Amino acid sequence: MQNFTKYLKDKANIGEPEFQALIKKVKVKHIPKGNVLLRPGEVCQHSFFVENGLLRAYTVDSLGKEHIIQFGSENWIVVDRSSTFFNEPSDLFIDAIEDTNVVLIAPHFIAEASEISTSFRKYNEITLHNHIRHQQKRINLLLSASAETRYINFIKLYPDLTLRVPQWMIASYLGITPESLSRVRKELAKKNFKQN
Amino acid sequence: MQNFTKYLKDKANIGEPEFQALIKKVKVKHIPKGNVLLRPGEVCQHSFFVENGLLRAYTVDSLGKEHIIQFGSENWIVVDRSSTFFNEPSDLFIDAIEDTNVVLIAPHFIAEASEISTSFRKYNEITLHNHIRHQQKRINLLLSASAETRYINFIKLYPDLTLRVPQWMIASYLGITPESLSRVRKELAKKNFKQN
DNA sequence: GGTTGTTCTTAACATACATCAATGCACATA
DNA sequence: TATGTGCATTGATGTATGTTAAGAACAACC
Repeated sequence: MQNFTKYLKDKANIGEPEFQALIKKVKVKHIPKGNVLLRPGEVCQHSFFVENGLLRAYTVDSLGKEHIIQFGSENWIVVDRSSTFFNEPSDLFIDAIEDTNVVLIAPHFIAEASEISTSFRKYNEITLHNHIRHQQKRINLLLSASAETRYINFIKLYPDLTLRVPQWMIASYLGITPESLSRVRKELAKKNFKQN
Repeated sequence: MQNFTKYLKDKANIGEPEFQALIKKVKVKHIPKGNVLLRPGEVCQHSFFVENGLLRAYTVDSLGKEHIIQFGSENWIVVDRSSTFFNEPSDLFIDAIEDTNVVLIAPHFIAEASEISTSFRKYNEITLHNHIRHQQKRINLLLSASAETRYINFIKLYPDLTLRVPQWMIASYLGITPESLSRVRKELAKKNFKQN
């Protein structure tokens, strides 16, 4: 749990004894590729800090189609915040796209860390606002931009994911079919668009 | 400012002297229909509590088309949270759809109220999480649902707004053209869909 | 009280994206 | 080596939604 350790030291900015007390309370769990961490109907009991590997959160609609809400790679936290916070059943699946090690963070961990460390509490607030900002941008793109524009934006935002995530999942994140994404890419290649 | 008074008393749950101290710090402002409260490039300096009337927050894309991010009627707060929190220029316009009275809430007001009142601080956290939950549902709808489904959902969620907001703005909120919304409504009428 | 602007509707036509089906490819595994 | 399975691509076709343009109903304003 190197990454989580670094994360906690950076964000909480506390002394060694407090750190040791906190770190004791989290568990690491290995999630083999394809395994599911959360299903619709369940209450999301933990935040999943991705130590290494790759998670996704998604819904499945009445026709059985998947719609990806979020990816999470190293150092990201994946969680259904509203389910956790309001203690209500989630709409989401969360599963592993790659073999993944996650650090399980329980809500009381966050509460305690916020007690101990002003800096951690502030960081938490920042995270919430980042989340809101990010979602708002995504809504705006979905309202206003073509599939091509949304894809280009995705590449810029997540160059690493573009390589690691299967194309059909990127399509799902963008709200289009895999076939459409394939065509978008073909067009971009024609126009001599470069990924970097 | 009846509505705001009630709001603050409900949420903060504090004694009369504290209440008086707080309430002194906000100002009411009348915004005639069509007037603009925030423009892209400006930092959003206040949260706007809608005492009465109706606000909207929206972006304008490179083709000059508007995309509505949020409506806010009585007792709602309209604000570009990320602009306010991160002190960065907003992407949004906020203006008045009807003659509106807003209560201007400065960030330090929220900070002070949170100091004084645990209950207010908790309420603020709830609000943030509500915001995230709402945005996530909207993203999911935009990814997965047809224009018709999104419109039906809008009616259920905001029956009051459906009557007060011009149709072309609802279309903009849904991410379709006014013409398309008109057709969707015609179809629904054919199918004998009732608004209630 | 006419004039002007705004909203909504309708129709004809255009287009982005979806669907369906087939193929090829890479990679795993028997 | 054979054989399967998942993923990406491509083509033919379908459909939801966009575009353009016009007119009607209505409100707003001199």
